[in-house]
Amino acid sequence: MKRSKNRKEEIYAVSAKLFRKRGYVASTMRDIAELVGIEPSSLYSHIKSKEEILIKICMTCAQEFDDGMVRVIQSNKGIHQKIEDLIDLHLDIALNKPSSVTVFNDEWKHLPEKELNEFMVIRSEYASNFKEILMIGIKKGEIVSMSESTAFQLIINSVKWLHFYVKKLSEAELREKRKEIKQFIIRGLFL
Amino acid sequence: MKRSKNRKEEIYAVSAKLFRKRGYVASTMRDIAELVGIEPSSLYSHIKSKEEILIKICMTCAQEFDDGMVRVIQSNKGIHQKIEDLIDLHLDIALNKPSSVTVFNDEWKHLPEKELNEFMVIRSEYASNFKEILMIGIKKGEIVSMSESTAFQLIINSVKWLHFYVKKLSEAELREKRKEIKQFIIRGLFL
DNA sequence: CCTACCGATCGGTAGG
DNA sequence: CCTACCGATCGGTAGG
Repeated sequence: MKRSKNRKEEIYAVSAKLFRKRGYVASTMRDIAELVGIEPSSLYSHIKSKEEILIKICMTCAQEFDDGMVRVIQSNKGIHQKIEDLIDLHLDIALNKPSSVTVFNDEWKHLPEKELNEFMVIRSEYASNFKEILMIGIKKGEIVSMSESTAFQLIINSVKWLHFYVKKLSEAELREKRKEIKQFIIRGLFL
Repeated sequence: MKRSKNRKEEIYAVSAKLFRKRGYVASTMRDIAELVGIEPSSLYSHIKSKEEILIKICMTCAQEFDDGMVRVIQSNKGIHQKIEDLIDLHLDIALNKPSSVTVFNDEWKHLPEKELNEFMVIRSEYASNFKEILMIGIKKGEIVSMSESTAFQLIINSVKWLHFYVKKLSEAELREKRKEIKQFIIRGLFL
């Protein structure tokens, strides 16, 4: 049972890396099996289907973003600090699970219909919450006057690339880049 | 001959849209044929292979970026204006060919080995040219002190999402968002 | 541009 | 977790 659970986790981890590198569709169960070190059919003792792996990766990531958003909303901090916390949330998740985040960002469109619909609902609710915070900042005059939809896209895309450098850079270099990203967003957004 | 050339262009256009929507690997020759309105095997009267379509889309896009970069480098403008021109270059290409740009951004990893190597060389040369301009601005003190590699990523990722809104927004709304993106980058980057 | 077709590979199952 | 296997689908070809 414990052995089996470890195997399952191993399959998810190996798959996330493979999906990141080759994409979900081009990654085969045979590839995954080889990386895990078992026969392809043996994968099905631990998981139900290839789709289940993608679902698990995407939904786990979505949950982490959602949990972080709840924490930010429930905090009694000001708009500026809330935005900084959200930037840190994205950066933390991306640097802790670079492969999962890439799959979450780029492969979610291959989710089966039911889970795809759920995923898109979660995403759009997350975006609404984020934009709500931005809108307050804009109305208050703390943030540059612009569409909150644009501000949202600018923030999330400014943090959407650092995870590709996890393997290439040292801890110190990553910390430095984090700082530069945050300063760039704050400078561009706040008055 | 002219009919055939139009067909070829039609195949490329239809494929770019399909690749954008479903991804390259999940798009089949049968899907493309159906969208064009011919039998799958008939595609091969106009193109050599599925890979050829991807190569054409990616390399055409790469060429457009490269041409734009040459124009900017050869201009006698200051650093600030060169950066603005490069932002406009990215935005122009993205808004004129939203499907191709998405394929160029997300599907290039599926290029066959030879073209993949060529593509990565072109990309890294483009990045070097871009970072060279940024470095001069940083040294001169016109740009906030930061790694030029970070500055490069921040700029290209700030403009990497507008093309997803081409179908949803009006011309006027797109122009407004362009302005907001440019102001955000300039504010975040320049002193 | 079509009809007819093929070898390769895919995700997954049966049975142990 | 393995051996053996299968139906479906893929990119592509032959020949007209």
